[in-house]
Amino acid sequence: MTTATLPATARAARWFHALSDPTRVEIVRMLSHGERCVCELQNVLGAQQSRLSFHLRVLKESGFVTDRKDGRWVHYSLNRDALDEIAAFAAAVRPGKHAGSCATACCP
Amino acid sequence: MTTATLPATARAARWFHALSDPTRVEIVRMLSHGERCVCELQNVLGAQQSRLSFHLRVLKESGFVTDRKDGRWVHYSLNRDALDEIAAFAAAVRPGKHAGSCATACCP
DNA sequence: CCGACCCATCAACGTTTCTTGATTCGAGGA
DNA sequence: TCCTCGAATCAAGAAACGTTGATGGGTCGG
Repeated sequence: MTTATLPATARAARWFHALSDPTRVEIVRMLSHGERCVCELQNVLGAQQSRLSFHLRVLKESGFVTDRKDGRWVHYSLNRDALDEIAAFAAAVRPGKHAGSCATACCP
Repeated sequence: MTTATLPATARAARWFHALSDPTRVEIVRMLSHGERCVCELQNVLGAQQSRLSFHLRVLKESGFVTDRKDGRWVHYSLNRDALDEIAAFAAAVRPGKHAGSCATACCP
């Protein structure tokens, strides 16, 4: 929600920050296989419950994952739109297309 | 160099960490237009010289930029391989392809 | 040689982030 | 109802991060 009104560069920084931690990268990797509940992540990653909860919140607030309540379990899954936006950023800043334009040379 | 021997997930986390700061995202944006020296970045971004030096070092150590000395100037440019690797990561973890496999269900 | 210039590095400081353990909350089962 | 279980939240501490100002090291022009 808050991300909607942020300038593009701050939004991008937020996305990348969400993936800047090894634990969160692992979570994303696991979720790429499908939905997982916290206890599954806990078993596989060997991490404390409250630690995972912290990282899942970061991922959720940045829009990378969504949660679904089912009884006393909460299942997390990846939001592919966020991944697409990251790929789009990488493609947009990839040099080649508009190289040479926007020159602001101060040094010869 | 150090990144070469790191496990894949730690490497990915490093890449994303490098882009987790708005200033660094701006730098990458500028460099996507071509080579820039520090003084140009300084003028456009309105940042202190030592601040830029710090961020450029982070980008350089993570493999996103390379530097080229030319007299007393140092020109920075983007390394497109790093951007490609990021895009590859986003594509690899994108759910759909291998969804359903690797199930480790602990909850019904 | 001397000064000006571009850039990297350093120490110091405040801020943010991450981890840990304890507590709390809600949903079920006995 | 009471107890258990999955998960979120909180407080406290350690560690990493980013900014600032000062210093140092090359490189060029005079």
